[in-house]
Amino acid sequence: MLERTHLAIIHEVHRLGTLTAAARTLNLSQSALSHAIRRLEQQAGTALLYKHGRRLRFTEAGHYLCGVAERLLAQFDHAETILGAFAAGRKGSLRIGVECHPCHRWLVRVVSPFLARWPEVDIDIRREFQFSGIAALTQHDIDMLITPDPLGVAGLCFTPLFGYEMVLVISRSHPLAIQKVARPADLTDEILLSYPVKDERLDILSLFFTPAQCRPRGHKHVEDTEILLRMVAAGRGISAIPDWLAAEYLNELPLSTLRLGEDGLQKQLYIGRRDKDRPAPFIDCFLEIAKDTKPAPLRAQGTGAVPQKS
Amino acid sequence: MLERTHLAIIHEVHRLGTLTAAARTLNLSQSALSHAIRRLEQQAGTALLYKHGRRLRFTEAGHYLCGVAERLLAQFDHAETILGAFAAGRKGSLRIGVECHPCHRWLVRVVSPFLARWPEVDIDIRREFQFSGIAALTQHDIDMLITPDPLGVAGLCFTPLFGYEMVLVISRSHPLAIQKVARPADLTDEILLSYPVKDERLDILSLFFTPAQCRPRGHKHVEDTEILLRMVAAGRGISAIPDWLAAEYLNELPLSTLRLGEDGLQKQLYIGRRDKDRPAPFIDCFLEIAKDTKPAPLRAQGTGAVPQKS
DNA sequence: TATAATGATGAATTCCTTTCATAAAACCGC
DNA sequence: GCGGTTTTATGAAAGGAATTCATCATTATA
Repeated sequence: MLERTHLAIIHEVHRLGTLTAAARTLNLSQSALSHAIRRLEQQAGTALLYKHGRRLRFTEAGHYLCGVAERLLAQFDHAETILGAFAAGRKGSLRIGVECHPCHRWLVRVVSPFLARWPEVDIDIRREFQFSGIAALTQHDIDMLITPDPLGVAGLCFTPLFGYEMVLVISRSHPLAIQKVARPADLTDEILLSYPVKDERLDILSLFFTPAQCRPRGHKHVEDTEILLRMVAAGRGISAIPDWLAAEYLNELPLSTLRLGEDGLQKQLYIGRRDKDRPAPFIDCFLEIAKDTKPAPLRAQGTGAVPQKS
Repeated sequence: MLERTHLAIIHEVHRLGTLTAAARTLNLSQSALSHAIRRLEQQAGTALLYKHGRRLRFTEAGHYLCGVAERLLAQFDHAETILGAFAAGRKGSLRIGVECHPCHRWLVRVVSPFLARWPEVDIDIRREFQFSGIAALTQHDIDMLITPDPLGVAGLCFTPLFGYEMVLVISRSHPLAIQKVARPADLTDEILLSYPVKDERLDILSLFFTPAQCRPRGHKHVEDTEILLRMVAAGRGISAIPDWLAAEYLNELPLSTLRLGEDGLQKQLYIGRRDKDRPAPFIDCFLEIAKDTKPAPLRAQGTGAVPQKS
């Protein structure tokens, strides 16, 4: 069976020309190489080297093997380097699940500095899950989950990132824009625009409309935040988004924000992980950056929403 | 030190899922594998497997090594095959990649005389590549590449074989069959039939439709040339194939060919090799035969396509 | 809860590699 | 041509690493 050591021997003999010299660099005796080559030749059934004077020359098969050696040894070396990077915690991959559509914008602000600091770590961001983000996490489909809805599942731990408030966004020319607070009954004639997510995962439905036993007149799914808000600005519907996300668009688009109910719809973003994951420096670093990256809260502007402390 | 046996163990454990099963196929005891992996992990300084229930799962590093194993083991196997060929007095082997689906028919005309002349050379033809044919060539997965799209990559050289023209084939009863030239706009209501290849590698899309900023109405993949052309003849769609390939079918099937655009879609077939491959007489011979084997060009027949000089 | 399946572990053993000692061959200078 | 030097080849002995055996611990299954 052809082994790495055989390749190393062949390669060194080729490089240095003599068994003796190759033996020195390989920290073996000349005899060891001679035996090894002999064994290999017997197994392969073909000569690899032959004596020419008192030096060695490669046969056709030997030359071929020499080329193989050069390529494969390089690959072995490379693999060991990478393995070393894994051992040192420099290399790895981080599959991040995001269960909060609008958080994507915040996430890129976390990921950018992280990528700069850990060039050997692959980042993979997933937004769709077969079942739930939690399930994906427990099943090792992802390594981290960004979610506003932590669940007390054994084996998982959630770290709070920052609090925020879901606010209603409406066109600035909407009659309701003069109010500070919206009540469910005010909105039964509106079209709700939301990200394409199951109804039960939309807080404005489950925590605002449903408790008041009413619904908006219609409900449409929009993929993209920019498009969604432009539709709102154009009076084509209303939507509920985090305050800090609204803040980014208030200057650009004719939008107004209203508090959802008297107390507002308070949320908290968490980052979830598996308890017993092997600790890796780059994971701690990611958490670190994530905790330090707070979105700018919404300045009081036509809405009574109070900026949440993080 | 990472050895071939380690790779084999990792690979089998990955394939079969358990140490016990892997031990069986490797003719070793379960204990041997357990010890071997343990040693490797200690040397590498990082875990490769961890227990999940009573089975094993791969760590990040383990997964990486798994990929390495797959690639390297294949290369070891191949090297041993070649070595065996040397031992058996055979001259070698030739792994030919074909990046041009319709060329297969031409290739058999090259291979047949070659096999007759070099009974001791093994030929292996590959049509699918993990990345690209060029990558397969540089990585020594194949020894020659037949492609219409040579790339100026260092270490590779391409020899032109013959020029040809991609022509549109349509059913003879198709309204367009009276024309000599097809323009993109004529075909926006058609279903394009093509080999199962990525869109960007289909010349009729990248060089004909896309520049004109239009597309056929539909696009379906068909594996087999014969079936593809029968579907075209039955009016189920249109396709683009080399003129010489069309020529072979014009008598058998009710097909018409049209030039693609005013100038036609001119192509050239190349054979690519690594610069510094050891010269072998059978390789030169293969090139020789390939250069001498020109497909019969399309006779002017309802199309303005001018036979290309080779 | 008993049973089967699987992985981990330490000690003993086996087998393969390596070394040692030496021979044989080839080159070098004289 | 002949010692001196360099290099490879070889058989026997030594050494060491990989493997096995026996056994335990854990987990899934009926």
